[in-house]
Amino acid sequence: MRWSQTLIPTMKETPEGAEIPSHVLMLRAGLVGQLMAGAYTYLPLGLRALRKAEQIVREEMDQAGAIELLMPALTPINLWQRTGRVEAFGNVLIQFQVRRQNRQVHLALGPTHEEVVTDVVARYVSSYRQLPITLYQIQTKFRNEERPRFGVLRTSEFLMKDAYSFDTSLDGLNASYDKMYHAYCRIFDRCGLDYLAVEAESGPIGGDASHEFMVLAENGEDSVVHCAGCGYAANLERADVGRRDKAPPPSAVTASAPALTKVDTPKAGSIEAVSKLLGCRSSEMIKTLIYSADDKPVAVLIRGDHEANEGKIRRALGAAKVELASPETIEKATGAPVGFAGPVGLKIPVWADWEIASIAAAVVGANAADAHYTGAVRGRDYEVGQFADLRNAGDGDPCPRCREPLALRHAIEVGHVFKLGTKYSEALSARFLDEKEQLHPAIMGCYGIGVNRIIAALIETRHDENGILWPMSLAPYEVLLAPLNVNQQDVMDTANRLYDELTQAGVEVLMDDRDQRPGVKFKDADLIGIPLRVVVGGRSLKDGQLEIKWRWKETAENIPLDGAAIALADMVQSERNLAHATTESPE
RNA sequence: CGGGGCGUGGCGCAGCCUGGCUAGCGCGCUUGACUGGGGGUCAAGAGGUCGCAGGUUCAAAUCCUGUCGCCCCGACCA
Repeated sequence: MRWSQTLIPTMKETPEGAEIPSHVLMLRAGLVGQLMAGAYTYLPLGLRALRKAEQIVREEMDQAGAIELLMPALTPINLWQRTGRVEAFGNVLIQFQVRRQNRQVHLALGPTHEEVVTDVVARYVSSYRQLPITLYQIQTKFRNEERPRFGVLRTSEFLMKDAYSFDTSLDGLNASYDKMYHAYCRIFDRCGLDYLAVEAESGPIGGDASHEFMVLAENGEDSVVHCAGCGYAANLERADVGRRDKAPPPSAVTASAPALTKVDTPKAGSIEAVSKLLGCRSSEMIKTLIYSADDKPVAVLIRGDHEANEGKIRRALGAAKVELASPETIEKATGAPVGFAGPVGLKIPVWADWEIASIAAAVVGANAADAHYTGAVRGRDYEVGQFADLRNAGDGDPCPRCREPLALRHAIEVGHVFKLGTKYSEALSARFLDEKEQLHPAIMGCYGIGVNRIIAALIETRHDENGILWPMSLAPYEVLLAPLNVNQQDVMDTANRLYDELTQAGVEVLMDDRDQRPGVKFKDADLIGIPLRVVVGGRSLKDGQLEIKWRWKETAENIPLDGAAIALADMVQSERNLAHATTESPE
């Protein structure tokens, strides 16, 4: 492609509103343009990168035995009603009504396709002989994000690869899951992403096992903990920080324990306010959170500097639904307004995080407005019904496997695999007949990749002050051919010849044939980040030389003009192979 | 949904507090000349409902009210 004939609107300045590197660079390099919050046009250069990512995903899915189909984005609302997900998605589901002749038709744009694919299987699969099967598609998904942000990382419309496996047994599901897991490793390897497969919450979608594929990046929305010692990695919400010995800790009463003292803490209802007022550390305080677990109030004690984890609390209590209690419930349970709850004298069940056990004397709410206790000692002033791991992991917490300190990192979620079970196959009657003529719901797994996020995460992690550093596998073009002076006949003859020869050799070439000063071309070349830059300039041309430079190298080198096309094609080819080589030994 | 910020030629910004003549600057764009290896020089140009609506005023980009849009933080997020 010749630059002058396509549309690559590079920008010298950072557009207002773009902050994170991927967003800034995608706009400046002319990869995308914004239409509105959360919706972007993929301009020619950006589209090429996106298509490459898509193709890698497709190849590895096919390689793993998954079968591609394409389902409609437009779906009937009743499909979502049957699985209860109209409520589960709430405002995220984009739904609307259209008139068709004399009736209203209620539709929704698919935010994901468990329902639709299960319906497909329900219609066409009826025998164990047709299973297992994994179906996938690469398609635009629609979610009404409350707050789209970070450029292309969180948008209300995005390209997703979603795959769904259908098995006849749990062993089968596990095998399908493993195949997808390893395909994901190959995909992200080929894309040149540094990723971590972390243990994750499976979320409201249900199921019992789940991994997220995370790319560590400062601007990532997600938090993961990572152990440098043993490689353990987990979603912050999932990471286990419980004690290994589950015996109840001994009482904290000692002879030297201070007396329980009630102090006035007017208007100080938060940990921060109280610690400031009383001059104590937040780790010496206990947060008493009143939860409503299946509509029954429960007190949960968490160390002041820790964060409660609702998923863990729900599991520990064995409750179906857990949410922070309403102010009325809290007042009824504690006799005090929100912010002054404490375990002393509480009549409702009291659960505590393990870390509470090692606080000798704590500052706690007094269950009275504007008052706290200091010197609250467990076993003397209050009792804990049961201990459990109820909090989020934090920076420096011991690794659950090797006890080395965990590091808290931000990350971008690029993929998610999870085991679904039979939730959808039961709701939508995707059943098969086994060899004994018994009817069973298919056992499902589902596997998603945010294709746009592959691009954004790559740029987020591979750029320098001048622009993007594409790996060969995702680069919109493999070679940037830059004749420095388009008005010089010998330069243009050489460039045109090289362009034809390289293109013929199957190399993807972008030729910067604009009548621009060399400086402009070099700056734009760095900005759009094509891996191999080939400069045709009067200076080296005189010596029968071409200047070539890899985007990620400091310096350029010269190669002889004779046979240059073949040499360049070879270089490109070996760089392509390099990207493939890593796929041979997935993590 | 809570908190904060910003809307002025295609892009980035100044002007607004303290209302006043023809709304400026840089980049980009057009034409011409020179130039030609890291965002060039000179000259001449085109391009603006100052987000929108209402109000105050002799007079509004500037003050007031409302509204729309965009960005950031938080909550939410299969």
